[in-house]
Amino acid sequence: MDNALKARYRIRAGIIKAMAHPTRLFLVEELSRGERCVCELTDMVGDDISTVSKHLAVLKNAGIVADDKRGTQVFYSLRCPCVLNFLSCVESVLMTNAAERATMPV
Amino acid sequence: MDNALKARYRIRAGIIKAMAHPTRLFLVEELSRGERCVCELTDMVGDDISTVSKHLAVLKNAGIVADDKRGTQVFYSLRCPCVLNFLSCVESVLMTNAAERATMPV
DNA sequence: TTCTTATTTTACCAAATTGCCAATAATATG
DNA sequence: CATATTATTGGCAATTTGGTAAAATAAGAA
Repeated sequence: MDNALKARYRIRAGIIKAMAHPTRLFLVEELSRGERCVCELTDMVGDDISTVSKHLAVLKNAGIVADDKRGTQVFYSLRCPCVLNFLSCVESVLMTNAAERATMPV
Repeated sequence: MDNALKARYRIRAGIIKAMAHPTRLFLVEELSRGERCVCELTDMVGDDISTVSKHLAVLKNAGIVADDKRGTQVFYSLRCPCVLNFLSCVESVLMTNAAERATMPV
């Protein structure tokens, strides 16, 4: 694979990687229901606010979410609704896995 | 977030994580065109065969690909064609990013 | 200005990931 | 059987990631 092609895949993998964490996946799913401020998200996640803030920064850096500061609060929102397709595909992989396991020979 | 919910997100993130690597993303895309043996994939990737084999094991473990040994060769194939939706969504995130950058103030 | 709330950044450590080499396993062929 | 081919596994060093506490920033209120 030549370098230009490698770089292409590196960039794309970076976007996927941004979602490849339980907390960030939760954040994406929650934001798919509408914008939320960091403190709301922090309450839901239950981790330290600095941890949640970092996860949001990762998502923002990948271009998956947008932020909007209003007063002392920062509101995050999904920038590309299509990321939910990721989740529905993940569900089909899980269902395929479950089906396979059910018919597995002992 | 309670533990059961956390576990749910961990499992789902695991599937996404399996694709969150440049080489593995390439492998998924290549396999979307049909089954390939490890040596073919190794030639295309250009890394050591042990490295490629390990990447394929990660994808298999997540349930994204299936393997089929025939003689001395092992053929891998995509198990859920929907993973290609991931890729098209990644493209729209990239396009949104590019559009944003183009209209960004200096 | 000083205080308070909301968020981000920095510094640090533990844990996980990557990729290569060497060793091993499985199968085919002479 | 000996040997070659294909692939997987184990071990290891280098790098990256994840999470927290503490410090820094930003905005509004008193």
